Amino acid sequence: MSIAELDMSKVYTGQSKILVAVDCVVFGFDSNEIKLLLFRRKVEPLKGEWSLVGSFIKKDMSLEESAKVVLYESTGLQGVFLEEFKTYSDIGRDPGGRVISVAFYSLIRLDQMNTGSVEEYDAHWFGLSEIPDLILDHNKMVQQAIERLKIKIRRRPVGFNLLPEKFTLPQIQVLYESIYQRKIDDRNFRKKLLSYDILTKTGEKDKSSSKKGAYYYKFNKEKFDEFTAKGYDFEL
Amino acid sequence: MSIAELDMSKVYTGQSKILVAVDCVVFGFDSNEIKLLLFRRKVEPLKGEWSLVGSFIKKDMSLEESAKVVLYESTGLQGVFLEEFKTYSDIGRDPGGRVISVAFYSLIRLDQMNTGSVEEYDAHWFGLSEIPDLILDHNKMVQQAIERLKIKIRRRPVGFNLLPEKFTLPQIQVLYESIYQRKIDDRNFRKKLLSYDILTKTGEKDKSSSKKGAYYYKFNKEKFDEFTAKGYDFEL
DNA sequence: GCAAAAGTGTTATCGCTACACCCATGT
DNA sequence: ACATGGGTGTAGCGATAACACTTTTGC
Repeated sequence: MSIAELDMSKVYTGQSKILVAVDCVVFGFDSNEIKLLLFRRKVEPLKGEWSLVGSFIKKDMSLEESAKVVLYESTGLQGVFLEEFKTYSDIGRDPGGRVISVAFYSLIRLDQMNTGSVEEYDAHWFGLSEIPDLILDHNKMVQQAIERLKIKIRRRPVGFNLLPEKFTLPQIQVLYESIYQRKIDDRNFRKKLLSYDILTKTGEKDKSSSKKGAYYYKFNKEKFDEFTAKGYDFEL
Repeated sequence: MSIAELDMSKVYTGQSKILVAVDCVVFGFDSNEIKLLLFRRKVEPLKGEWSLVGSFIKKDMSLEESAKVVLYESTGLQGVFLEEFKTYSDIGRDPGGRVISVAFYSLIRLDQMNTGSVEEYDAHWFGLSEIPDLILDHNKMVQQAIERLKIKIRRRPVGFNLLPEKFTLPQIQVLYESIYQRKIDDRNFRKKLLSYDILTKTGEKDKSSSKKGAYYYKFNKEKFDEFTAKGYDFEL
């Protein structure tokens, strides 16, 4: 039987349909520390508890598109880094019913956000060591997102999604230290990072955190793509 | 309002429910080559076309449990390596209706399977270079599973799930060569692999592929766990 | 002039790569 | 005795890790 001959409205009848949601672990970096955006849940059950941002999937959107909508509605940002990392589907994970959730993590630039306004919407940025109890299995999602980010940032240049367009070497080092939760030798870090030749030095200096000032650099995507095209692996 | 006061049967009404499926990319290794298990689809639409194994998710099971059932029903095996790698949720990816699929990959020991019987169920093992056109987005799933496997096997000891309990060093080298699709220097490979001290040499030899015979080894999970506990990274 | 952060080089060690021959055995 | 695959060692090179002092400038 060909596809044309089938009545498509009937082929999968009898299968049970399920509620599907997306949840986003949103990371930001405030020049000192990597942080996580959490919200007070607005719907029952568990209204008022701390939670990741999420929503049920839209009927006419893919999971990734739904996640982008969630991000836009909660941060006002578009075109940000977003990657799926795991589904959560245990029976009974949600007391409100059988819901499968697909979890994403996102990396955003805090300098693009009107950070004050976040607080008005019952949201708050938390350092990784001060994350409160979250609803459902959201604490597990957060832990697994952090693990994923550590692995990812070591070999792929996703860290630049957390930094402003222009950043200093001390800034990016603090970012890595904050994610790895350990000190890194500054001479070795700079040497290795610069050796990949994927940063462009600008003439400007950032004097906001020292008298001497640190040069601003930009991430050079073209150079990075060349670099990976040769089959090399980034590693920091 | 507390959870106890809510009528749980109503809290998420109004949200649209969706069909959710699992698909499994099943890898096996036949001492020469890594292979993929494919089936001729048994249901409309696209009945008779080559396809991954899969099914709709069971009402009372998590995705992973559903995938285990799929694997058991198609291979007769239980307790095998199984890992989720990506969801596929494009609108219109399935002409039969709106279906989200969560894709898993699995690694199995061909010596555990009654390999002949597979053919009787309209199934076949394909080498990676001879994969036919598959239904829906299954070719994409396969490609992404292969990429994932390459990355995974380099740093985690998942390859042992593809080998018999006792295996020779030439065997495991062929496995890696088959996944990486390139030759590896035997002296360096053995040196590095043995340096991790995660293999136990048995007294026995496999004489099936040479006059001299190659010693059988076993994977030592305890040693490997010690090794990773110290924070070291496996790399092959 | 001093405090505070930015920036810079060298050395020792380790791991990787490349490479070629002997060994054991079945025929 | 020979063909076949199994098994071994080394030297050169490049990458990493450990380590301390000088520079700039606002105060």
